[in-house]
Amino acid sequence: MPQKKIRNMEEFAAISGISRPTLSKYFNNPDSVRKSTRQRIEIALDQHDYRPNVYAINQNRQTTRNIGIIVPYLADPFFNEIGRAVEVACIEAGYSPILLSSHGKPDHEAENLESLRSLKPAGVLLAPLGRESNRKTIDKISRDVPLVLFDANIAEVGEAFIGTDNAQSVGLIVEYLCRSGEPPCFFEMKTPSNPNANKRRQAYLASMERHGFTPHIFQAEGHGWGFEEIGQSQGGEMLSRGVFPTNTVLCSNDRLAIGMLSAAYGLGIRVGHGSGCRLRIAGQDDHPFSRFTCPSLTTMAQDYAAIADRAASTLFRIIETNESPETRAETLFDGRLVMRDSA
Amino acid sequence: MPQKKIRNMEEFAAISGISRPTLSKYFNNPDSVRKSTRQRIEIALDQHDYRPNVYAINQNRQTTRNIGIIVPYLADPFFNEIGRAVEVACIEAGYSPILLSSHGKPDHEAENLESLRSLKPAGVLLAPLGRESNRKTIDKISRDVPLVLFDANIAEVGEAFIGTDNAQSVGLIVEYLCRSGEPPCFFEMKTPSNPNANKRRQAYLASMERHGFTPHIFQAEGHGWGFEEIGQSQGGEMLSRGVFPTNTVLCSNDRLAIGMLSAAYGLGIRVGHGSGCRLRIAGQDDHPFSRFTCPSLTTMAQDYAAIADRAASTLFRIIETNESPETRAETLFDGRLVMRDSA
DNA sequence: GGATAATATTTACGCGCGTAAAAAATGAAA
DNA sequence: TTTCATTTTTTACGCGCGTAAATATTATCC
Repeated sequence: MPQKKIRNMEEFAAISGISRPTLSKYFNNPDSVRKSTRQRIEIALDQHDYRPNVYAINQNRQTTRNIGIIVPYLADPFFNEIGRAVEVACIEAGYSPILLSSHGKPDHEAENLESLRSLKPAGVLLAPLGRESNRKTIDKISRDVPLVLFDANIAEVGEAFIGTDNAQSVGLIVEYLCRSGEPPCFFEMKTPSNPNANKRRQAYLASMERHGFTPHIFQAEGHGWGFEEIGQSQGGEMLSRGVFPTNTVLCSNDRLAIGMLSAAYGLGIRVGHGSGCRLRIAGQDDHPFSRFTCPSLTTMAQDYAAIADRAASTLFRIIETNESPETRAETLFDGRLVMRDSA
Repeated sequence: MPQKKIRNMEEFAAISGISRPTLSKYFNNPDSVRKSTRQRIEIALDQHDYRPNVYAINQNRQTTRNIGIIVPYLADPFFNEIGRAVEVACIEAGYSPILLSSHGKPDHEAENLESLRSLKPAGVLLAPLGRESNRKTIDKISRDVPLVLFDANIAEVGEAFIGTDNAQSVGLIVEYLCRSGEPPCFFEMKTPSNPNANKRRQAYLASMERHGFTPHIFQAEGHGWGFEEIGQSQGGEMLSRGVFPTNTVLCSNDRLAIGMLSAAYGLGIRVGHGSGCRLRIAGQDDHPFSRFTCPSLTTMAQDYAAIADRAASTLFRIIETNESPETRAETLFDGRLVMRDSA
């Protein structure tokens, strides 16, 4: 148990009998001191529970070991999971992640980037809001520190991009839906802020053409991040008006699908791939709640573990070699078909 | 546009023609300098976009303006919302919130508290994991800085507690269920980590006794934070075995209810309060997804805006007056009945 | 045991800013 | 204009640690 409060490294040096510069080396990298010294330090350490002052440490270092992570909307379980995965990757590599949410608003994204700048991070991992992102602010931080984008791409911004191959992902589920029943209609937001939405629409069109079917796109009004609400109200209205020419609807993302499933239930429309079902609904992303919808949702799972790991390791390489790749690499991972009950 | 990079306050003083101590005062509190000076500074400020070095600032201040916020599980939309509300309250009061998640693990909670300690926060707002929380670590930070608990109470820990009145909340929904149909059974985890769960069970028992009904408690095995999964598997098994003596089940929280609704759907059991429905299911917390379950979930809404505001303002008062209240106050807000389709 | 390499200690400076004290400048009121 | 209070400037020190250079101490190997 601690006898008395240790105020700084000087005092800890006196008590432990190790010189301050050696202690400083140890705290920077425990392996940089001899094993016997390390053990002496660690014994003293858990006798007196001293911790170096973070602020004093970072004041002198030109570059900290902080990594800024920004996701568009942390309340969305999908971004929560991917943000968390990135966080873990940073910790495992010995960095200090700082996970921030833009709460769906460009202003917040800009604010987050600004406050990150003053924390002098070694690098930033950004899942941008997309279309509405403030390019200037992003460029500004990009000049200061290495920046890697994930989830949503913005042309020529940052040193690299890591995400899901929307063409493959949408292509695969369209193929599955066509083979297992009627070809799908496509349900999406009219003005999506996320650039993935546009890629998905294009992938749907291309895929339907490839299979020789006529595409049908239906767009919901509204903006913001209340996708379930929008899927429920507008998707429900479309269902009750009977606008879909086939019995299958592919939603641009799971949250829209969750809303539409809820609406279908309310209308007494039986959803599923079995006989006696009038409607099939599928999604994209494998949202954590898609397992528990009624019926459970057939969807494409993003490999967010791979995305998170690759994004983090790409950033670490840039930081540690201190050189950006000559060409901006765009890495796309395949989605995986998750067949559940809804389609 | 910035002509040249300003490295420190000294250089900014030279360029702006204001002395460094005056600038220092300004950055601490813009109102502490004369209006004309303030304007001169602000003009220079947006010409040169200089920002003081956070690390150098906090090194000298004995107490920062950081507020640590720790919630048990940020991926749970309920905690995400309440955490966010607390965050906003801090920003509005001029503090810098740092929102951390314990990811459901006591180790993480302890780690978060430790790393907060080294950030020398002005105060900490903690929604503890509960039973499994590491008392020692919590006590340790409590000696350093003011600590206010919210959501889940731990006896005699921290300067105050703010949460929901489980007795009122459960009492009200039990009364509603009794008046509108058969009296409810109670479905919960066998070994809940959250102390609210115990309060809710007791409230259920007391309430059933008050109405002269026999209570029936059913407990699910399992631990961790996968409540939907547990509700689906074990709740589903109970449904198929027909163990519930009445047609109404009150779940200890919405996430269990969401799982059970999913199981009921799978079993072809029609849930709802209307005729033709064999089962009623109700929850607690008004989880953001409860609006979109099939059928939508009848539940008790916590007033998390009030909880967040009160928790934050309580902490601010302690920080600003620099004195803890003589008695540890426990503030409980009422829950609100949300009647939807499931019960 | 001696030579050599690896590691630790001593000494000293600087980072960017908070802050105190004394002197100077400014503003408002008489 | 004088007077006095308020604000700003000047000067100077210290915070806790990174880090460099010179020196002293170890460990390793023949």
